Amino acid sequence: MNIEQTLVNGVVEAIKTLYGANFNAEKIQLQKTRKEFEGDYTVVVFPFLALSKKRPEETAQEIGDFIKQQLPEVSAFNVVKGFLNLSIAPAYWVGLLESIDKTDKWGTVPVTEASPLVMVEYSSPNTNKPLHLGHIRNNLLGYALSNIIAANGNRVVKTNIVNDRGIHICKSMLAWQKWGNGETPASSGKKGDHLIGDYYVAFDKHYKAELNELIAGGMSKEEAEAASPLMAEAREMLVKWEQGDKEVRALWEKMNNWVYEGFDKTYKRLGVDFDKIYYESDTYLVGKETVLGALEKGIFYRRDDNSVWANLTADGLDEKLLLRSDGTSVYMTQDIGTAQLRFRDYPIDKMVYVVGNEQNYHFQVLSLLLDKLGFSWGKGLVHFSYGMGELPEGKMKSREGTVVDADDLMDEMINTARETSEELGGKLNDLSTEEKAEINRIIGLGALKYFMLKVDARKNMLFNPKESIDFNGNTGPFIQYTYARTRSIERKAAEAGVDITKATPETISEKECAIIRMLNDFPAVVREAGKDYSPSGIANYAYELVKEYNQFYHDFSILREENEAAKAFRVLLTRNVGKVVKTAMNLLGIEVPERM
RNA sequence: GGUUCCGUAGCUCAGCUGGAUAGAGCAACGCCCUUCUAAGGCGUGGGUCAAGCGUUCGAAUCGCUUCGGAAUCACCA
Repeated sequence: MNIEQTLVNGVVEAIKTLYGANFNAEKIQLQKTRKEFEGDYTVVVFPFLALSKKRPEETAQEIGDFIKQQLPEVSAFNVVKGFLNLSIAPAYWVGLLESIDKTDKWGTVPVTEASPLVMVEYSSPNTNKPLHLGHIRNNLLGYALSNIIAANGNRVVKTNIVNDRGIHICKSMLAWQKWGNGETPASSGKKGDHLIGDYYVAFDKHYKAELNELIAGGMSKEEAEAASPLMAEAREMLVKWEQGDKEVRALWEKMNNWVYEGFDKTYKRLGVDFDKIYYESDTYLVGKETVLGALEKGIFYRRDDNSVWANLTADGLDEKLLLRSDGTSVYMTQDIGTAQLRFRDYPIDKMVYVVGNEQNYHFQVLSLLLDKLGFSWGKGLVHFSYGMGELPEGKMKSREGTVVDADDLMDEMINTARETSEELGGKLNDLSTEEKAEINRIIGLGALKYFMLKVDARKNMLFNPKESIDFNGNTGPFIQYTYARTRSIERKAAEAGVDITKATPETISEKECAIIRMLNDFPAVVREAGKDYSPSGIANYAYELVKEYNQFYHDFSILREENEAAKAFRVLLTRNVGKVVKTAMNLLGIEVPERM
């Protein structure tokens, strides 16, 4: 049984025996003892005063006496005002370390065939431009969240919905036809997604020029937009696409495939993957069918102009358009279609959408609509809503060229990692070039990932490129560094023949107790992160643990310790810190190097 | 205007099912590498937890009000 549970039960028992009352175990406040006081866990006795009818100090003393007598795990206690501080026996801590050491996946709940099926949607790119900073945050959050949900005993299906149709891709296609001279990724060596993105920009440039010309000729902005021949061509192309025009479809497929090849490289490098990918070109018609079906059943209604609407006023929301008067689908319709297809493919118990907080309203509506359409998971869908990333200069705007490109950013991070490790005096000098490159990759990407995941996802975050590359303080590399050191100590301890089964110290220092308590917390941290959908909880936990360990590490030279039992204990502790750090980082999708 | 989210140190952020003197990192200054990895450690300075009121033994944390900031409220996606 968990030590905290044991203590709580002990307190309940004490109250029953001493005061003859049943106290609800869930109401007992057990917390970690603050550093200034002696002890490991603290019971707040104020809530018991009504039962004991005694002063706080006296009550705490009585309960402390009882618990110390009853529980072998408790070795001592002290009372400060209304706080009862309990110290845990060294033997218990050693036992805990041994059991963590033996447990295969400490902190995680095993998954079986009967576990709930959770689908997590993330990434959701458009096929007209490369991935940027916003996508990085989305992908990292989605991937980490999937790991965390799985660690809490759920079967997880990671999914991606690719927005592969619409006017945006037609713009790129048109620009390529007009000005591309047959350029391909193979001919120019450009990554496919960047190539398409460049033509999207080219379209916009020509379009703007065209507008300016028309406006100079005396038109208003609106008139010019309506009259633009370039935009008219793009729209015409979209109509042809919808009609299944062979030429347009062939071009569309060719260019989209270039983009997918580019995306695949970026995803692979980021370390994220998907179990199932959906394309809007496959789902938008299904959405239309579903809506029309529901219309017949009277769930939705049709207006005089032939458009189809859902009335959500009973739920405190507005009326929502689902099909335009010309019969075409809108965004919401596509999401309904995608949901329909997914449910056909998988018996989903829960659906998690990782989408920016700008779409909070959309998902509120989607939840209600799916519920009305009879999806059992509709009402309980989770919109994992994350804040936007902002740059020090302000918001990212693709038109103003202030977008941070995902591929460039990863390059920059890895380069900086290499430069930093070289500056630090060539610690990796005895390794091969490939091994060094691999370590720098792990560190550079670790810095990026940790920077994006340590912040509460809900909040808008400020992305300062300079700061993200800083490898000091609360950063991924600091955690990776400490992990690498724990591994180094383990290697050297093995060489020196330290036998960790001999870890039976008489006493354990305050700092070591604090570290073990933190290890003891890990399963609860994972559980909380799963409940709150919060990767940042795990990130901050990993940092706290590593910081605590680092402080301890500077006070002791483990391998010089002469007492065999104490040395074995410290190696065992180190080993398990490493183990938990690695698990935590892997849940976040961050790799840890064996040395750095 | 309606709805939702956010406001903690100069900056970036933890802490929020109410508990002891509100914590880190960055930036500034001062120490510590003959020591299992200095991408590290120790120390100093820095706060009306946006403001006010309420709930109670006790509030950064819960409730109400106000002020600031963001998002959204399209036959865009």
